[in-house]
Amino acid sequence: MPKSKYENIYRDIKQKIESNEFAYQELLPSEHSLVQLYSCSRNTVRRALGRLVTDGYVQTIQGKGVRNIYRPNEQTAFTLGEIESFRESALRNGQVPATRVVLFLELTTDEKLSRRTGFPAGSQLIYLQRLHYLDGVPLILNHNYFLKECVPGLTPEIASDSIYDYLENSLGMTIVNSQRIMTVEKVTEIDEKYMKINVDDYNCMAVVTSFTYNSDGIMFEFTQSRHRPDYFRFQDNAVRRASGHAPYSPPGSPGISHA
Amino acid sequence: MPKSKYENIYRDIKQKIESNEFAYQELLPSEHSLVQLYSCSRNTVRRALGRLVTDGYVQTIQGKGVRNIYRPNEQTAFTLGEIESFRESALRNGQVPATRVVLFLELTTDEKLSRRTGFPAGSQLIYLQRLHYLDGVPLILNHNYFLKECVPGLTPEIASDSIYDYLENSLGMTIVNSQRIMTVEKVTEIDEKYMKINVDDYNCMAVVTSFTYNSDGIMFEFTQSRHRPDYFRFQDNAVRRASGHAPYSPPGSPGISHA
DNA sequence: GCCGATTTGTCCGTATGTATC
DNA sequence: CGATACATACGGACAAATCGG
Repeated sequence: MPKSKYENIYRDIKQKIESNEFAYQELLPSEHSLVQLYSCSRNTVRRALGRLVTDGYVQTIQGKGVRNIYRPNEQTAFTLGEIESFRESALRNGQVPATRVVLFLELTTDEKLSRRTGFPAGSQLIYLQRLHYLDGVPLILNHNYFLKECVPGLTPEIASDSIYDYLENSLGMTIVNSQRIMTVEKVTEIDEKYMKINVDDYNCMAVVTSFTYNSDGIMFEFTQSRHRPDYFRFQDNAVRRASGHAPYSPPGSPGISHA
Repeated sequence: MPKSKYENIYRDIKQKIESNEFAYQELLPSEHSLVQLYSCSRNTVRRALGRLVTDGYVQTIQGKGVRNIYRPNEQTAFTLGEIESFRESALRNGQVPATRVVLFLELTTDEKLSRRTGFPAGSQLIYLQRLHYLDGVPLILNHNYFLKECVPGLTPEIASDSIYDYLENSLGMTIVNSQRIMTVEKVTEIDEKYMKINVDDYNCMAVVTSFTYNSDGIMFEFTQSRHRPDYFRFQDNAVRRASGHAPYSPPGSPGISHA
């Protein structure tokens, strides 16, 4: 599968940056040069560069050029750049991911659950609790609510493997986007039980709440992921839009930090 | 200042969506119609729509159209859509933001600080501690480290107002991007002292660590923002890229949640 | 199932504006 | 000032997905 042209260029430049083909702070070849290198139009090069900007790999400065600001992991305590999943992180570090389904049941949305999840009251759901391990240590407890009509044939066996692979590859669903909210909440008894949290140590969890949509525009999933705080990390790159009350949040976000 | 054409279109459509000119789940006018409506090229319309996609306002589905998936605040417990800063949130709710500078000093980067911040050892810094209030309640304690040569003339008075306004409007600096990492950490004595945290209630803080760059490619700021956990919220919209090992992290991120 | 109309996705070439040096 | 580089905008072409007849 040859992918699209701009995506190939994006990957190629990204790979070159990661393999230190350009020094930190160095300017990349100009767009004009890249057009010749890849035998494509300037638009196509610019799409690729745009992705690298949002990934935090490069900066573009009008009149100057495109600067490499990628730091490899060894040089900082943190993994900068694009969002990295625990799974990717696990594989990179040679760790072993695993999933255990601790609850699997059907239920009907009542008023209270409807307000919390956004599903209409009365809709049929599949409710799962799943525990995710890394190297045998339980790190994340997921509360997944799926719209039943969207996930026919879902079983605990599938859920212990990969639900998304099943939805995309077996059911042919197209997942489009996911709205996520990160908060910090008190440890619950369920957290304590499954993740063996010592409340004297940490009495909070990092919680990611997400609403996920498919290509029919249906919000088919509501999930609350409860992460052990000592292993939780979320990365982001914010690009400053050329002034104006843009959706930019100053560092230390949310933005009051510099207000 | 008339802004760019695509940005005006972006704002206009966004405003129409927010004012319920399109029903939830409804398809927007086709790109062709928008071209005629705004008297512009299709590229320009598509740039505006692209921003709305990353904001989580709409989905685009090839062969079908562009669907409105924006939910106004009243209908969900959460504020969905683009990242909203505490300041914006404060103003929207009629709250009063304020900042107090509790520490302002110069220091030289030693080896330990260099490893933590990424500043070269020996560089001169301005170190600030600033407390941010909302309606008189201290919510965020910021530890700001600025490269001294990049912020000449910075005073505690300026820092209690807005450092970014000073850098951009008085010093003419152009801020380009900021790499951020969110974690959860134990409450420190300083947190307890300034934010009056009751450790029996919460013994953790939400921490946002950020590295901010200007248009010279210089990382001029390192900041650690420590947020009261009960007020912390961070929002995000993740777009699924058409298969391939994309920088997409399934909901409940980091991505192991569905692995 | 096929076909054609509609709609979004990708790509191209060109022109002009603006910032840097 | 001129040369270079990125930013914006236009118009056109074809591919790919969706939907209705």
